[in-house]
Amino acid sequence: MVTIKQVAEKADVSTATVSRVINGNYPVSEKARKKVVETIKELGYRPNSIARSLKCNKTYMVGMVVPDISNNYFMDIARGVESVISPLGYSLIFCSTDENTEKELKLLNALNDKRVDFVLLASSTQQSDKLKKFINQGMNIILIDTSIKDLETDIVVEDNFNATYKLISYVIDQGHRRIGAINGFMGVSTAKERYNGFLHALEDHDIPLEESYVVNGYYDRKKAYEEVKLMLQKNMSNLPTALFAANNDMAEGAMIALKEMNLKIPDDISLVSFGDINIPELVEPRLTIISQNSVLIGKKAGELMVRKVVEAECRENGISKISIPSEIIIRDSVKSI
Amino acid sequence: MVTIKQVAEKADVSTATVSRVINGNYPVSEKARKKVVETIKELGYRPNSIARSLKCNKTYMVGMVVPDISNNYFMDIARGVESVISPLGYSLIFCSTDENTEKELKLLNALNDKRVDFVLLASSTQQSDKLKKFINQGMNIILIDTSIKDLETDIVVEDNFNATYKLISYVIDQGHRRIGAINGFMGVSTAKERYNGFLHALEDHDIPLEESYVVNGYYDRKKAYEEVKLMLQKNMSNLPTALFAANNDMAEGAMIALKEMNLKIPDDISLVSFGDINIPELVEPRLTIISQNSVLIGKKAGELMVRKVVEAECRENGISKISIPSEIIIRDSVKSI
DNA sequence: ATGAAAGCGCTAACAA
DNA sequence: TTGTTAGCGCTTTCAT
Repeated sequence: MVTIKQVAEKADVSTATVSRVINGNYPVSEKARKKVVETIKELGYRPNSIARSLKCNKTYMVGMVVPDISNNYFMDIARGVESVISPLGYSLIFCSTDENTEKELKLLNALNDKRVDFVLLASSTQQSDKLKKFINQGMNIILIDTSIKDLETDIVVEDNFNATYKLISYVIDQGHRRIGAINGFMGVSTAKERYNGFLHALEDHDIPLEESYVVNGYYDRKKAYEEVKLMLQKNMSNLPTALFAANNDMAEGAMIALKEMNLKIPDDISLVSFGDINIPELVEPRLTIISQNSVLIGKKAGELMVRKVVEAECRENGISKISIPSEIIIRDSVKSI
Repeated sequence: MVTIKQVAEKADVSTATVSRVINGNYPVSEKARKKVVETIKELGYRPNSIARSLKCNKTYMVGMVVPDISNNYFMDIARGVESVISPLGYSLIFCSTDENTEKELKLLNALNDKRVDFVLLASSTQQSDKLKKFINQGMNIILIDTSIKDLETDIVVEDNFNATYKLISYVIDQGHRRIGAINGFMGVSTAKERYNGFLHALEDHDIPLEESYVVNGYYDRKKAYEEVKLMLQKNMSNLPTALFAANNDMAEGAMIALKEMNLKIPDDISLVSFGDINIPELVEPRLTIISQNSVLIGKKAGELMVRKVVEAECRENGISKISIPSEIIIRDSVKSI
């Protein structure tokens, strides 16, 4: 690999001058500039970003840590992030914790060692003390999707409570009174908030909660599939008329379970979901859902990052909390009774 | 951030000793070791991998460049890669070119600047000369999915030709004679090989090629959707009885088109695909496909990498070509006529 | 077994 | 406008 020194020698200038023409941050005579540019091209020189990072304390890398790399929701967020940071020269390191606290901590450590400029974290733990440690060490953590109790840091989230409240209210308005819920992993804020929205909607409409209709799918498709199947089998004599899935993956799991049990949506059971499934165009019936605008979440997180770097230069600072709106999309999976 | 120097001072040893206990590659007295370990814990010291990388010429980062980050096929490959390299301390930088040659080159440059140890490249160009330049600069490129003419480098691919040949032969065996193809971007090897398999299957069974049944979907779902729709409209009076989609995305596009035109699979038109669609469990009918084993491709690419680092230490070297087998999964989307 | 010191490739303060 | 040089945090050779 050719270094700045070799360029300097061949162009007959100092390394400082070469550095100056590369970065264009200090005046260089036109003559020297030309010569250097030529030599760089000739030698095929490319600056070593490792060396640069070491010197400047800036890596132009951002780590993104999510619980499930295969969920399109997080993929879309990643694309949103990429779309704003990539033009600015940042690269994204994309990591999955598989909902595993230990792995999450390990990844955070690795990213810390790599001195990434930012970490976008969709945490699946509530370990605020460990995360605080990272922040105190100077790590720039931006929370996405999930909030963490007692942790004061920048965050981009959705309004889980209100969106769910509205969705369940709609279901109730359609005449449903026996409504079940497929919860996400209740250790994280989104699952709790969504379930709270669910509960409050029932309560405000004077509908009793039937606990045997509530299962925990841990945000996992297979788990949701199994739990829903079990729950329905147990309640065969008095089935719920509607089900709420707390995310897209679990909605898919539920649909598979219903299909296997020959329960038709929405004729036998209605189903609504927080977040859309894959290829909604091809799956019958079209699901009534909360649309999450995941790309926007990513974009906002990206913009937050770039704002942070500007602010850092101005020695300002403050904590932002951005809430992304989500809307209900009414399709065909809820029966009016 | 605490540095090795601070640890050394506090532990009353030299930085060399601290480095030695961290890396465990040189003898250190038990007493010193203990003291250092303690101090590291006390100070919460973590080695700076940037500095380490600069010194050792090794970043423990691998770049993965694919044409479409949202296609599950590439995501699965990425997961395969991750599963083998992550335990070894490597991180994956995952980038999408959106099938854009210019962007591909830009990304390759960025990864080169970052001095990633390896690049896994699913190229959407055939620019062997440009890629050669990278390789000559010392970049470790491993091709995945797509081969590139005149480029001698390690590669992990599928047997596109034979798999397609078998799949189309099966369709023909079911009695079909008017068979259409939805091709991928013909600039890349996979698209060409798959189409060749398609053509040879027809030829060997004495079936004429009906050119008006062949469209180019450029491996893009929307494009495939549009082209299929157009093609069917044009051939309304003499529809093909079967269609072959060269990848999963385009199969989805075709299904949407067929659905909109009220053509039932397989009653009106049969459909087969190279690679499986999303949530096959929920889409009717279940598609007959070539199953790609994408996670395995990733794993093999990962293993190839680790073998390379071992070989590099032994100063051996050679080029590997790994071909991943794929199998036909017969489901319900081909009518027997 | 340990420490001093050079140096990885770069940037920037300082001097000229 | 330019060159010299220190130093970013680490590893490793060489000397002890």
